[in-house]
Amino acid sequence: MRYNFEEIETKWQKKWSENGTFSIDESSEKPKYYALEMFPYPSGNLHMGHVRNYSIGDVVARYKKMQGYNVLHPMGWDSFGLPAENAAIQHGVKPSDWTWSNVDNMRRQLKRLGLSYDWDREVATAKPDYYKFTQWIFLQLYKHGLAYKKMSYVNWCPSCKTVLANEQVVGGHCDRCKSEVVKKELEQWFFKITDYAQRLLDDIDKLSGWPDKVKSMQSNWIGRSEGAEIQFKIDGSDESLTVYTTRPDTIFGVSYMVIAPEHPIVEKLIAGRPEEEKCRAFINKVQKLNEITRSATDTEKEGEFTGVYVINPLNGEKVPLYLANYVFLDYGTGVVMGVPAHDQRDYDFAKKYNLPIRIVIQPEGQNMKSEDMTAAFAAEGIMENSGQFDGLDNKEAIKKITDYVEEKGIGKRTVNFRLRDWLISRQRYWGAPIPIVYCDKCGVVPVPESDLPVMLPENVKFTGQGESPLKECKEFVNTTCPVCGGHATRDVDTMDTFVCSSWYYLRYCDPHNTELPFSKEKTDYWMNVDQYIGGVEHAILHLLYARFFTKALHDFGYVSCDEPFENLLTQGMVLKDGSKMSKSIGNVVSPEEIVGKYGADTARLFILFAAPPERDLDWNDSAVEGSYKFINRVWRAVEDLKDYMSDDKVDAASLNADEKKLRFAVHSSIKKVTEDFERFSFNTAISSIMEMVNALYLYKENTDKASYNKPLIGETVTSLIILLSPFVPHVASEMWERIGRTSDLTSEKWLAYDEQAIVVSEVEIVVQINGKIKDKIMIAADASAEELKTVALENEKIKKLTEGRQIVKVIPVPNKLINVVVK
RNA sequence: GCGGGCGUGGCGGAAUUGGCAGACGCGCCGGACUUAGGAUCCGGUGGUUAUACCGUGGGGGUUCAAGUCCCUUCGCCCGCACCA
Repeated sequence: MRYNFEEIETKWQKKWSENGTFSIDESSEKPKYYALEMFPYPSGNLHMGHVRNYSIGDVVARYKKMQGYNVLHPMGWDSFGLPAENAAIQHGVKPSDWTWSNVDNMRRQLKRLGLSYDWDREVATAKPDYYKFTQWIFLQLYKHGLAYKKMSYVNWCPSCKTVLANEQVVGGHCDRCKSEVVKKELEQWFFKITDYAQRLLDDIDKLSGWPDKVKSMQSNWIGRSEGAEIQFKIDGSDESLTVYTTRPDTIFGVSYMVIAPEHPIVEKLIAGRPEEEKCRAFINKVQKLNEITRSATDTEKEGEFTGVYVINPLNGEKVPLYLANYVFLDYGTGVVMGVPAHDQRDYDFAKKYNLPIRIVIQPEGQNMKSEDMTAAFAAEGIMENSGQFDGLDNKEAIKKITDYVEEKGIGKRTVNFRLRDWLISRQRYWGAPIPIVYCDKCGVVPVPESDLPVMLPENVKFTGQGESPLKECKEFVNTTCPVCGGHATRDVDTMDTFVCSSWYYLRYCDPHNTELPFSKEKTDYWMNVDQYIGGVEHAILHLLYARFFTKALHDFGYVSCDEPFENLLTQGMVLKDGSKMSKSIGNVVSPEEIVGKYGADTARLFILFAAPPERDLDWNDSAVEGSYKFINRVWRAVEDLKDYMSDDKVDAASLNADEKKLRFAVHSSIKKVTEDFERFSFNTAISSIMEMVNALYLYKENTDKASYNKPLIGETVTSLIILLSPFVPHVASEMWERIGRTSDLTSEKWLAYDEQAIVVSEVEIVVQINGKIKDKIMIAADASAEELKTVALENEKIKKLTEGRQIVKVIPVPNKLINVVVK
């Protein structure tokens, strides 16, 4: 006998929707719980990664609801983005049509999984009622000086024909289309996330509910480094160059200086010198190098002498200034001191150009000679050749030399971050337009809030050629200046989609607000997100941007919280045959196929049972079958027993041995499942329910129908259905109905276990000699340590094995074991 | 190079606080039922030269006791990386 999943699942999905089972009542007295899964990009179809993500979230939301929380569990669409536009170019469909039909399809697929969303709160970032407020937030950032425009060398993807954020460049390639990224000088909008670098770093400590991995990735990305800026006078000039170094202790070992070829001062320095021509050739050569080669560790260090010398402020030495391909303009000051003895890069460079190598830090107790060196010595040691600082521990010297430099006014302590400002302009159509106009008279003018949204025009052409299609749309571009009423043009760029997704969790709190992105009252009630769930691929990008937005909005006074996500769960990937499901490998298992074959409950159960959520999960067809069989096994048991149930209280005192065993299994399982929910250990929760079902079958096997204990069966079956309900809500609801319950299972109270039911009178004790198991004995559960000892020493086996040996000590561990130590 | 993680049967995994390694499931083997079984129910299943011994990547240590703690080493995965 098998249950009809198709019929049952459709039936309950319809009921939940008609009854508004998952609609939220904000006036509820219950404590709130905000369960959130990362919203999907509407690419067309759900994949298994989505099923996993949303199954985990759904189980959490349903469990919390049954525990008595007022649960916010929303869903929406990260619906702006490049694929929509590519579809327009390739197939001539409008990006909006493509997007909304994908949304419709994926919404249907999500509903088919029976997820407990409040669909009345659905948001879509590409809808004017949403992007109106993305633009509003842009204006707030602009007002507070956190949005600014500047000319800069930016990452440009020639294939996507747009600039990319640093975070979207992976190994020198476009994160999306994998094309090689080139540098291009453009005027672009930036968000000043660097203003928040220190706070974003410090507050990582507050994120106790986040995985260490994500925290360390963010902290590496922010990349704080402490050091000093020190000025070196240019020989024969009043000007000086400022270097950034984390190793001021090596300053007496400086034998040359290097500067980034793009550095603005280079032009002036080399003008008119005999070296000018060679330098220009070198600059050209470096600029032609692509980003990957330029920044690869194994690229040979090359340079060109500028003809300029600088003076070491500590020892007055004159050292040559080189242009070099391994120095970057956008980190530190773009000028670096060359210390070949104590930095591997400088060592390689010095070897190539025959520059002196002077040791200034000696490994303790050694007398290393520079002629003998084969690599730089970068470790700690004792200072030498460093004038007044000789003999100091080099760590101490860092402090002393920096103090000295600060006293003399030739430098200062500084902190550098690897984090760059967030470039948000995209030369693309399908995004939120940047709410800025350029007036012939007034210059850069923000669009007044009352004029929002700046609507994305529909009548544009997609050729795939040239720049943004918005640029060609005259009705969009030409406008009037909100200040003087004169002619003005709109900014034709749109915002990075990560801007849209940086605040959607706030919108869910108040999704229908037409005046503001959200009211403070609503976010005060719902925020923070209690549990956020999504892929680890967002560990840096999305999660850092969202933290930044929350902090900025907090500072502007719009939200009270300054971190958005209390707890974070990063789920693993879904693999097939050891590799990520992908069309090119041909190992994709489609959710629709699985749901069609086994139903949504089986898909959910398998995906939660096969691996812990944070680990990668290898798809296994026969194990899916196994999950399906398990549901059927439960179904058959309930069908068999539903006429032998009673609601009467179990009379615990009069249970026979088999009944006690069953009741023990039921209550241990309630305990275990509840504990496992708290640590997201769904796989072990399910295995514990399986044990309970096995115990039920054993009871059936050993008991005549006529002797069934009806109250016990009643308790067992109702508990089983409740425990299973977060995982397999449809079939659980159906069974609930078939055992005659009329209440709504999804709001049934979660179970508490009976302490007495899991108390055992006798326990099995392991008896060890020197830690090796020799025997197992049954003993009263409340036996004292002394009793344990006595019983163990009187044990026949132990007596025999310890005969003629000296018993050194006996270690009793109540309820567990007893270890006899012999010599 | 820096940072994070992982390594347990044929496979997915369990062991939460140092206390019986391998729960639960897949697969496989056997039994029952059956015209039949790829259904269902029941049982078995780490290895071996098997009353015992060996087993959580390898080596060492701490401990009465180690998958778990410490040191060391190997392998794999992820993130960052000529960042001064």
